[in-house]
Amino acid sequence: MADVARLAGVAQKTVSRVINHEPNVRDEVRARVFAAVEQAGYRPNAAARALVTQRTRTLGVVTMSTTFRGPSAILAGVEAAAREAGYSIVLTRTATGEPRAISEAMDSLVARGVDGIVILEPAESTATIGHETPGTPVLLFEDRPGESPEWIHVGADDRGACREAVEYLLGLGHGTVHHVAGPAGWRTSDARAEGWRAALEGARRIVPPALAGDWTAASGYAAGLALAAQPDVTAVFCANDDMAIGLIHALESRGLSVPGDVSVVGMDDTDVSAYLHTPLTTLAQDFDAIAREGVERLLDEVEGRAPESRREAVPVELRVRASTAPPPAKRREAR
Amino acid sequence: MADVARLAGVAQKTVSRVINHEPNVRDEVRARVFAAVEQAGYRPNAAARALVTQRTRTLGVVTMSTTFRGPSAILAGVEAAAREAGYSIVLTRTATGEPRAISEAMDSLVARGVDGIVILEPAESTATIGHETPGTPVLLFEDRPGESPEWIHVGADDRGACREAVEYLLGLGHGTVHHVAGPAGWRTSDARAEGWRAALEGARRIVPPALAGDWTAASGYAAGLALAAQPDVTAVFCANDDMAIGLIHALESRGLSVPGDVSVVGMDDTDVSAYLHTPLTTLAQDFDAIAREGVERLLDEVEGRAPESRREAVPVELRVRASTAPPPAKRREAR
DNA sequence: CTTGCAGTTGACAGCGCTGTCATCGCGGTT
DNA sequence: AACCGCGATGACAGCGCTGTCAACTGCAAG
Repeated sequence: MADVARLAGVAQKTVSRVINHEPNVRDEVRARVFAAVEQAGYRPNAAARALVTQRTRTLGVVTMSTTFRGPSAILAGVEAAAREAGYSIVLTRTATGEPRAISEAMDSLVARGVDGIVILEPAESTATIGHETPGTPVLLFEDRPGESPEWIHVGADDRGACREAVEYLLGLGHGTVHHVAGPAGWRTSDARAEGWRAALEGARRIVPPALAGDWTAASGYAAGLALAAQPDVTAVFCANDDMAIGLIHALESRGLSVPGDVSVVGMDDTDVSAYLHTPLTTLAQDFDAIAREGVERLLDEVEGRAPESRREAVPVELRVRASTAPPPAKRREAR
Repeated sequence: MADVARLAGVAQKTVSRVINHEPNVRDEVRARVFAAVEQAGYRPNAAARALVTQRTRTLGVVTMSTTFRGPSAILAGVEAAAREAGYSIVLTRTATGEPRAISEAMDSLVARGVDGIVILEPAESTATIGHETPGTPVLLFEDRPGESPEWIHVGADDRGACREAVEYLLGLGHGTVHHVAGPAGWRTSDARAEGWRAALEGARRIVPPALAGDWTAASGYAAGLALAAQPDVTAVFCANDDMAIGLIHALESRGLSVPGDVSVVGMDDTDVSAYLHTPLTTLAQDFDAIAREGVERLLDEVEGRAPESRREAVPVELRVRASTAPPPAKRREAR
């Protein structure tokens, strides 16, 4: 920067002013500085700027997986929203969802000097992390305000949406609905399971035990094998589409038809969900809107603006496709 | 840090030594410093360190999408490998793959002071970007050494693998194989299309025009509709699984069966590929190995080590499942 | 008892930038 | 004519850390 100043025949401070688009610089000087910047191939040093301003214009993201539909879609939205606001993203994955791992990740982000932290896929534990990040606001993508009032919570109404999906199945005439849940302990899994349970209890139906998956098609397949063996199962709600795909495959491999014998509803509307052999009925949420809303609120906090707590519910839409139908008069026996 | 020094009754420099695990500090002093660090709740300031060392221990990643199987799997591997080596990841997405957008992203990463740059999903244009990043090594995930000798290239042998897949289809007895490619101009699309073409030409078969998709199931569906109308089509190789899924759906919706009438091979082995109604024959590559290999080589460069140019080919495996079979005596007409 | 040397510690400068405050013109007021 | 106010500019300090080099220990060797 000193070089540029010399080249332009101005003080270093003036170069700084021009670079940062501060007012009160004559146009002629501004032009001269820009020319010098160009000539010297000057690029401002972010570290030095961060050192003095105590701001890095960087957001830290903590996630556990980048491959599943939900987190990867939200990540994309977060990145876009951040970039538009002039922020960069520092990405940290934690192999496990343990509070310790998350705490460590947050610590390393704070050390990195991020201005805010975003936690995708909150595990149950996030509420209990109770991790202090003095001066660094935290955004959690979950629909329940939870027990950490300091943190910002944004998310679709998983619980309500799932309840609706199950009620739709009940409305079709199914006696009850089984559930393949995500990993126990995760907020998302729990919220979805709660919605399912609420619908069942609201309609005074039997609440069968939920099967626990891990979001993968393989775990859905395993659950499907178990469910195929129970002759009374006619409707299953899966906590995501991948598991629903695995489940359907298991059902079909046991000679059952979907939706002939068993109706299946998934969640998240994967890119391929509409193009399966049996297009999947699923719950679609606008991940991009959720991400943007969250980042906006986080940046309000970061930049000391009044955080408009509009907290408009982000809508979830039930997309009815071919995997659901009224229950059969008599369900086939599994092979 | 000054506070910690005062608390421990040592010089600031000694605290610095302890923090950085430098030798030549008495154990007793070291313990005292650690205690003071704990007591003061001290966290080193990365910006200040970066300012003086000129190193940020940060890698910049440029990508276009985080949702498709390939890039998201590689991203995960890159993050893991980087974290294990003590590096953080700064993520930048570019909406388009234009050279300009990529150049800009790289510029912003350089300004951010990253020690190295990783480009996922290289577009054709990356070779032509010709972007100078003096002092910042660049890693490209592509199998062809390309025209930019300065940059590190790591990738599975897409071309060879695709050739094998097509030869497998030919070996089944198919007269020729059609191809649904990725977006034109991308390295990955091109390499895969080249492999397909090479196999066909090697066997002296007719090379039908390739259909261009955009990696999504929807584009595969569109291609499938077109292919269903051509009665001579009995085998299709898709540049990824999502498009293959869309394609199969289109074929089936036109009354054709897979693999009865048409055999389909995909690529990338998505989480759900083995669990589809017709489990998909596909090409699986070890993304994690590719990512680790790449990061290792990049860090060799970053840290000034001799970059062991072992360049072991990362293997690609053909997973034969139910979507491929010998061609029918007479292919059905599409509805 | 001196000398040398390795191991240990500290003083100080400076990385590249921005915030603060002083300074300098210039035109408009009294 | 003296004054004021404001826009434009610059001098300088200092953000929190590490690299350099000097200084100071104790102990073994001469």
